[in-house]
Amino acid sequence: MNIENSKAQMKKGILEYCILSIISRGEVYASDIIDELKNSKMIVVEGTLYPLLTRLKNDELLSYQWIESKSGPPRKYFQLTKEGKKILKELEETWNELVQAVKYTTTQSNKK
Amino acid sequence: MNIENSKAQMKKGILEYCILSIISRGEVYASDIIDELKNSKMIVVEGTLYPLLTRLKNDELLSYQWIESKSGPPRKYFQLTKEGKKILKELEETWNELVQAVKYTTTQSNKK
DNA sequence: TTTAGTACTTTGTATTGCATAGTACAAAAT
DNA sequence: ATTTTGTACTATGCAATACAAAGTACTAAA
Repeated sequence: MNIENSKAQMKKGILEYCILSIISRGEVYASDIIDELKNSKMIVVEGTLYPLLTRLKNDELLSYQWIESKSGPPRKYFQLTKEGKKILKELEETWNELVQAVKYTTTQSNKK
Repeated sequence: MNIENSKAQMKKGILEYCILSIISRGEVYASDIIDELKNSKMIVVEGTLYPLLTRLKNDELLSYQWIESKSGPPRKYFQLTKEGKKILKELEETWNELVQAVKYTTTQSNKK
C-alpha cells in the first residue's frame, strides 16, 4: 500500500480541469503551467503534461502559437478555444459534484 | 470530449478512500457499499467494487467473514484492519490536500 | 565548435474504473 | 422434484491517464 501511488491515482482526471483553468487566465506555455501547479502543491511532470496538452489540443479545447523566446528555444503558447471555455465550466461542475459526493460519503453518520 | 469519461477518470484513486470510510463505520457487504455510494451520488459498479475490495483485502487493509443470508446466498462482510484504519487516515489527509491544491489552482488570480 | 540549459515529442509501463461473461447459492415458481 | 429468478461474488479484457525515461531541437554560453 503506497500512499504516493494513491496520490497519483487521485490526480487522474483532475489535471485536465486544473490545466484548462490555468490557461483560461491567459496565454501560457508548458513551463509556466508546471510552475503554477507547483505553487499550488500539485506536482506534475513533463511526461504527463505534454501528452495532456496534446490531447486537449486534439480535442479542440486549446489552440496554440509558437513564440520565439528571448533566451532559448521557441515556446508553444496555449489559449482556450470557445469549446475549451465551455468544457472548463462543465469540468468545474463535475469536480464540485465529486467533492460533495466524497464529503457525503465520508462524513455520513447513519447508514439508514 | 466526453464529460462522463471525465467523471470516471476523476473517480480513479478516490474510491479507495470512500470505500474504506464506509467500512470504517461498521461491517458491511458489497451491496451495502454500493447502496451507500449511490446515496452519495457516487455510482460504482460491481466490476469496479469487487476487484477493489479484493485489492484492499490483499493489501491487508480489510478482513472479511462469510455470513449466511436470510434470503439468498451467503455474504462477505468486511471490516477494517488496524492497518486499514491507519491508511484511511492517510487517505483522508491526501484527499484534503488534493482538494486544497485544486482550489488553489483554479481560483488563483495572479500568476506572479 | 562544443556544452549546457530550455522546450517539446515519443513511447512504454503501471494502475484502476467500467463492461461483460460467468459461477454459485437460496428462495420462489412451475 | 425441477426450473426459474434474484442475489452475491469472481474473472477478464479494454480504455484512459499519470509517470518514467529516452530522444530531438533550438539558443546562448563556454
